[in-house]
Amino acid sequence: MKQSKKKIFEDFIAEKGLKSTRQREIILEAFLGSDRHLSIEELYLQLRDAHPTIGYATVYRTLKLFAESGIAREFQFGDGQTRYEHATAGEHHDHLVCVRCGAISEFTNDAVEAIQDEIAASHGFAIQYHKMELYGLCAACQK
Amino acid sequence: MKQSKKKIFEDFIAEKGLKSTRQREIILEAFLGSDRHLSIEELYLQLRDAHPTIGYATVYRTLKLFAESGIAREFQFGDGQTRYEHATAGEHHDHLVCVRCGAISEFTNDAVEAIQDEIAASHGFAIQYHKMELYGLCAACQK
DNA sequence: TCTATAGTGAAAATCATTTTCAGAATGAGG
DNA sequence: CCTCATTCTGAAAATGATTTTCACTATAGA
Repeated sequence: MKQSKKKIFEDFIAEKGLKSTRQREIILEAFLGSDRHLSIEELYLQLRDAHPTIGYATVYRTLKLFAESGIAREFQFGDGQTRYEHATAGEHHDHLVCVRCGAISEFTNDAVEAIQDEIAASHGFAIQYHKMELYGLCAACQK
Repeated sequence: MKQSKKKIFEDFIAEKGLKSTRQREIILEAFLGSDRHLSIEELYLQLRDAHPTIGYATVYRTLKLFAESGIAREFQFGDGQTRYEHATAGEHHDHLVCVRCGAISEFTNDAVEAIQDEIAASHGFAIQYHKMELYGLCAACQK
C-alpha cells in the first residue's frame, strides 16, 4: 500500500501537469515512513537532519498537495497545528484524543459509518465524509 | 434558558473573583441573542454598530471566558476561524457542515451518544466529550 | 539541447489570536 | 459614598502558524 500511494501521487502530479521533484519524493518518503499524526513542524524537523536544504514552505506546499491528491487527510485537533495522516480511498477511521498528553489513537466502527448515512439522509444532506473525535483521558493518563 | 445562562456566567465571574463589566454584559447579550455558530469576527462586527468602543481583544477574552464558564463551546470547522456556540450542561448535539456554502446545522442522535461510550470503553479511554461532524452538500447547495 | 513552465528556499507578508501597557472601572472595606 | 488594590479595557505590538513573493533553479516535452 505504500507503493500504491506513491503511484497515486505520481499520477496526480502527472495529471495536473505538475513536476516530479526530488523534494517531493523525499517528503513523500518521510510522510509514508511515519505512522503518526504529523504536524508540518514535526515532519520538517524529522527531515532536517538528512535534508537540511528543504525549506519550511516546501513542506507546507507539498503536504497540501498530498491532501489534494487523496493520499493524506488534514486534521485539527485543537492544539493550533494542522496535522496530516495517511488516507486510503474507501477506508475510514476516527480518533481518540487524550486531553492530557495529546496522544491520538484511531478506531473504526461500522455503526458510526452506518449512522452517518442515516443522519445525512434525514436532513437532505449529500454526505461526503465525516469526522468523529472522542476526547478524554487515555489509559496511561488515568492512573 | 437565556436567563439561566446569564446566571451561570455571573456565578462563574463571582466565584473566580472576576469583575462584572459593561462590556461583558454587552457581549453576553449579543452572544445569547444570536443563534448561529459565530466567529469572533462576526460577533465583533455585529457589536460594532451599537458599541464602537469595544475592542477586538475584549471580544476574544470574553468569549474565552464564556467557554470556560460552560455557557459556550469552541469549534473549528476548518475555515481557519474559531467559532463559538451556545452550550448547555447535559445537552449535546453534533454538526452538519456544508462544504460549499459553509452553512452549519445541528443534529442530535442517541445512537451516536451510546456508541461513544462503547468505543471509549473498549479502548480503556475515560471519555469526556466528543465531536462529530458530517461534511457534504446541504439541501440548498445540491440543486 | 532549448525553453517554457513549474518548483524552490529565504524572507517578507498575512491572518487569527494573544500579550503588553498605561489608563479606567469595579467592588470590598472602611 | 470614598479608597485603593485589583481586575479590565482598548490600542498597539507581539506571536505563531501558514502563505505569498521573488529571484533563481530544475523539470520535461519539443
